[in-house]
Amino acid sequence: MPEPTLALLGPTASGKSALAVRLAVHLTTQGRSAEIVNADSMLVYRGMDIGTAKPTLEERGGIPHHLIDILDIDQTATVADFQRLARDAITSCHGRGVVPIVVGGSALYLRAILDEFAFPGTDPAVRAELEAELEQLGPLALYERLSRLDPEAAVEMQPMNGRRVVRALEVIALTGSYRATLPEHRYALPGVVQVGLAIDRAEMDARIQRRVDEMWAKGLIGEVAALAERGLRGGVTASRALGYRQVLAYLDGLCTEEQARKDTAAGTRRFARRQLGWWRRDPRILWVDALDLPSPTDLVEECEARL
RNA sequence: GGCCAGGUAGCUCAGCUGGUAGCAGCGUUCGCCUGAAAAGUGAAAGGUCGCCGGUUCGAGCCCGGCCCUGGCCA
Repeated sequence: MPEPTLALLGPTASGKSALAVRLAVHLTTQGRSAEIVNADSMLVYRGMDIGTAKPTLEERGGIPHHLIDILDIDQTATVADFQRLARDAITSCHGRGVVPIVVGGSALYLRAILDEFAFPGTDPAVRAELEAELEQLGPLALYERLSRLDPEAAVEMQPMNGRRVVRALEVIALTGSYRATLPEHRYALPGVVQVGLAIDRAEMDARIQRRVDEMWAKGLIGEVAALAERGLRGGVTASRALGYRQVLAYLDGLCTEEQARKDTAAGTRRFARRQLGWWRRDPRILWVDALDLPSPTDLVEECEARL
């Protein structure tokens, strides 16, 4: 019997965090302790609380949560680092006889953690050089170079997607070639069960709107203003988080507060739809209705049946 | 009641001297995605051009009437 690893996913505001805690508490009362491993790219940042809907200590219900608040806003999280940290946390749980519940909405992160997913290295100098070129020459010029160096990889990519083209050129500089497609859906470790929270679109949109309104009510503007003082604008990743980017634009006088609010809601809706795209083609996910959740007992039973 | 502006894609609008409606923005749908991923990108579907009639070979664009919206004046 392999050590079980439970993963909980679903679009923003579908109720992942709360369900994760309920499951963990349920397992604990059964004498099988569980801990939560965050797989959300933005919860890692200290100080980003309101806009990320970070679960409060109270909401965490005494369950240990890993990989929350591990970076400052001016640091850059990367998938590769996250993969290592999350796998370490999972291994640690297994070693202590604890069930890890991986929960998060960052689809690439989840795949990197759970699936066979190897990242070629990186080289800050090469990267910086390429990014400077992207800035000066534009994506098409770099794409042209990519076409010469690795025609096969190039045809798989979109010429205007500067970010990907840069990374491809970086990897080619380091290893000589680049594979431009995602790997198969194959778990890297045994005993994984993914549970997805499915939610009606209209309800999802309504919840997103409610969540954005709540963020404003709780003082998102103030949180962003304070973080801006501490260098949020310099945080490559943090400054682009939904809500934060829009409020920064407002604070910089680029739009009205109302516009920032609308943009945040719209951006979040778009994000949620993109999340669904990732999971739609993963046939391994066990979907449950977010509006009619099974009891923890039933859910755990269903998951065990899949092991 | 009079004058003015306007009624074109789900929304906001563009439309050259009348000649098959716009690679428009947003939204929607679908796809891609390997060290920034709450990021980055590609594609598609949407229109009886307010209604009726007229002029014309041909009208979103011209003429007449009507309906609706906003503003100004009484």
